[in-house]
Amino acid sequence: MHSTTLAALGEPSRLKIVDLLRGSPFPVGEIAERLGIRQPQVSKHLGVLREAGVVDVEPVARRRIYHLRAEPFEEIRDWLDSFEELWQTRLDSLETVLASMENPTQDDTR
Amino acid sequence: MHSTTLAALGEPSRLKIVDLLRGSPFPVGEIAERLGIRQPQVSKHLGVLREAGVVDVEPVARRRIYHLRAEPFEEIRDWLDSFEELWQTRLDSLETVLASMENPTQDDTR
DNA sequence: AAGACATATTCTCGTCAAGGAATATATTGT
DNA sequence: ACAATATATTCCTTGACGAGAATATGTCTT
Repeated sequence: MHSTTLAALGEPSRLKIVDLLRGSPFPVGEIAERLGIRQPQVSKHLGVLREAGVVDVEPVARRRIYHLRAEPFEEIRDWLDSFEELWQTRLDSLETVLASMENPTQDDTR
Repeated sequence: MHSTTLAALGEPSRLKIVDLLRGSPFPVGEIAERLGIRQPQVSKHLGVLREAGVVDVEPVARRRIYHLRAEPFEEIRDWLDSFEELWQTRLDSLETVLASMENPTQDDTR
């Protein structure tokens, strides 16, 4: 899991853009209009998102339709999946770890 | 979905910390040691992660054991879930949208 | 209580990123 | 080709962030 993807999503305006594109692809102007962000900033944010592989462009007439790409989200999902196995283990492992945490010469009768 | 969580994870060192804690809780010093990051920076990063609700602390003796919290990850997962339904629809919806995208007076015989 | 150990905090500096405004660069439709 | 429209880019300023170094704040242990 690279931090680049998460960093791209970790900016309020960009997250809004992604949430908008979640519903349907949109051209730059309409994204700007719907979110109340000026067009240049939208272009910049889309640039970041594109470099991070989060979105892709499809030119249609004189506009550029931006849409989400599935890969980065699948990657995040896979990453999260590698956690899931551990949550149950974690619940008691925490106490286990707390107890066994390098208290070699110590006896717990405190 | 708030960008705060993603922003917290969108930093290389912090992501490494999270990946380490994925395996097991650890005290600050050991995190620093294992990742080769100086203790003060680790403390700072842990502070950010804690404020974002990604980790929590458990004082044990004179150290502070940091461990992951499940909630933020579940939140991300839920967010991703709201996408999944759309991926299949998206595949053809893209073309659909591209075609029907405000080309009212246009006929596609180009 | 003192000393040792673990962690947090402060300060400074350099860098990077974001917003605003203006402008450049297409690309289209007539 | 021209005017219009859509998007990208540049320049600037400002604020936030991260690393480094030094130091402060705890908190056991004896």
